[in-house]
Amino acid sequence: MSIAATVADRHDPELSTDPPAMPIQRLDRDEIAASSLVVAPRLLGKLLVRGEGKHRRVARIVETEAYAGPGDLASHARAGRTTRTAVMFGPPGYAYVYLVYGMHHCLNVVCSPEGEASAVLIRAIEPLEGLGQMRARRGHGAGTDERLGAGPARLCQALDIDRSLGGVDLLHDERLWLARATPGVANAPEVVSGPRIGVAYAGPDWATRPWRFGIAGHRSLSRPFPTSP
DNA sequence: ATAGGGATTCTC
DNA sequence: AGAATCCCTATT
Repeated sequence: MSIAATVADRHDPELSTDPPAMPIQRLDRDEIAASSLVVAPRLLGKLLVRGEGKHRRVARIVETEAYAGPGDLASHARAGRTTRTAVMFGPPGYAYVYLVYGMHHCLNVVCSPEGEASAVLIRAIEPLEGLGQMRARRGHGAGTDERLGAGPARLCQALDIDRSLGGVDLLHDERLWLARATPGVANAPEVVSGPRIGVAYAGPDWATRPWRFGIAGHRSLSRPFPTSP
């Protein structure tokens, strides 16, 4: 790297604290094609990547939730196939992005074979690369770096994800995609589970199922998991 | 056409 | 604890 580039980077607030780009590799579709209950824990430790090249942002997925199909009363698919949820009924590996409370976006990975409408909500990420951009997008009151993606809407804001990215192929698109670090890193993370968040409207049967998954004790979780007595 | 409500987050 | 805020879905 030239001295000029180093100086330029140091004075660019969106690049100043970034480590060198890490080697990563796209996930395969067959890793996503299983049921959401299998894919949700499987995605923990995998990478979510926004864009390519110099302004690429990379984060580790640390918390997910599984949503089943039309029978799951907590799922948006409970109303059957509609314009909004059509992508969930399609093939696995595509992004389902929706707007909640009129102001927040949330990202799902569609899984299961075509027709099953199951999906995994990405609930929290650990920022790894592109921290400056994430901070800039989150704005003031964003808190510490490890909290930049600690929540399903926070991570969408940090990564500039909105409905314009709904329907992208997360295994081939350049704007938003799933990956793993290479060479394969450490051991599989220790996974904890608990009830899904914010789905009381679905009734106790569906709301209490432990379909929320996280990396145990991780600092970027959206909130702690209930401790088992 | 209209009403009811939400897979959240921030601030008081 | 309460607001913000727009789109979806169901109902009239």
